[in-house]
Amino acid sequence: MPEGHTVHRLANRHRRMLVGRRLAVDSPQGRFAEGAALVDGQRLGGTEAWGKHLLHHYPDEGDVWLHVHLGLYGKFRDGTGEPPEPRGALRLRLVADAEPGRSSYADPVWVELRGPTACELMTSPERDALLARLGPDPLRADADVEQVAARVAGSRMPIGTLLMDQRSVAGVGNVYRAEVLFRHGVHPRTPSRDVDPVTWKAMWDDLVVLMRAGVRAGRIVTTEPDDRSRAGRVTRADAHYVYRRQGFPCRRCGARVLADDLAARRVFWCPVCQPEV
DNA sequence: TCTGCATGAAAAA
DNA sequence: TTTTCCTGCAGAG
Repeated sequence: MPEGHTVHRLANRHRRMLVGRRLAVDSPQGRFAEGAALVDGQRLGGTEAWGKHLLHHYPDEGDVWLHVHLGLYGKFRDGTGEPPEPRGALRLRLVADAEPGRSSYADPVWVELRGPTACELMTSPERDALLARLGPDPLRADADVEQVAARVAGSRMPIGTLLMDQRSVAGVGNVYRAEVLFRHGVHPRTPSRDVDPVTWKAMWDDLVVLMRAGVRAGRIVTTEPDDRSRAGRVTRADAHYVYRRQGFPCRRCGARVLADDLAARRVFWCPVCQPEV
């Protein structure tokens, strides 16, 4: 599920697997052939995530960044040992040779990318410009909390739209949006500036907690144990309060969960727990 | 096995 | 506002 937590998890994973190693880079599908040839054979210097954007840094020859945005369909796959034969539309493949001295991932490692919205090379100024367009990311320690709060306080945009607007908050997608609004009793159509600043602060802090948990678990779980139908492992059906639960009873009050389109995206809420103001 | 929908966002119209 | 990227899953049958 590519919301911000997925991308941060990938940045961490790629860091452990690949950083410091010289990579064979190619594009079996051909759509990234030119870019792949440019960084092929270079050492990967670092990885970074901001919101839903993933960056790989190749600092040695020309200071180049690989920028990946998964979009709706994009998917990474990786493994150790000999890389599998390319199958289907494989946009990007990274392969590092075995390194016997290494403490982790000493075997050959490979990473595959298919179906991304963006897979391109950037210069450092282009990378800076990209990040400058994005709002603070709850998953980044350097997130400017005041900047988002000011934006919320000054905007007439529905809070449900602002939460998904990557210029305002980076990394929140449709699931975290619906769930954080539910958890704080806020209707998605509430004008942002009408959201109590104290409530907004609590929502932001909650996003930090929920998304960090998402990075650790590799999935989005937003329900509290008391609100789940069964104890023990969290099933798919128990993981959310309102996201994709339209027509089902609210876990807190039993009212039917509603769904509607908001700025061309499906949004879900409980009409009782999240009254329209 | 088939069908429709989905975590996103940019470009086209 | 619609189309595109073109994958994976759940639900229907």
